[in-house]
Amino acid sequence: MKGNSDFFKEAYEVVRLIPSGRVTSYGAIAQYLGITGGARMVGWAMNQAYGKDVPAHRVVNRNGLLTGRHHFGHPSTMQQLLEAEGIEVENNAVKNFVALFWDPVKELGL
DNA sequence: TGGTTGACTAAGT
DNA sequence: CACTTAGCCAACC
Repeated sequence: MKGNSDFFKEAYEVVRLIPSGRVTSYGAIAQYLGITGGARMVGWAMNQAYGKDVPAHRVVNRNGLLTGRHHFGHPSTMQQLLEAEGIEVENNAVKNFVALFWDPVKELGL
């Protein structure tokens, strides 16, 4: 069996499930998928998610920083998308990140 | 086939 | 506080 990279597909599904006005981290998604420490793979998945129905702008790093903003066509696109959903962003970081954090493991249940 | 890279994270220097 | 090392694993050249 080739074992298709279901990881990518599941990552997209999880990101789609992120409620508007909420954010999550690469590590949280990785952990939900069962690859704790493989947060980089989530980032790679998001790279492929660009242009799809995946709100990758709701995924930030563990520090709440918009590390992937340069992959949205323009460095400010990600911030604008977040602000459009009611998320306050300053200095390339999500304000009140802890409160807005949406953990799939906790919300969806593991 | 194998080394490098990467939208990460944590810990060490 | 800035940089390095180390772990993680798939994609790329």
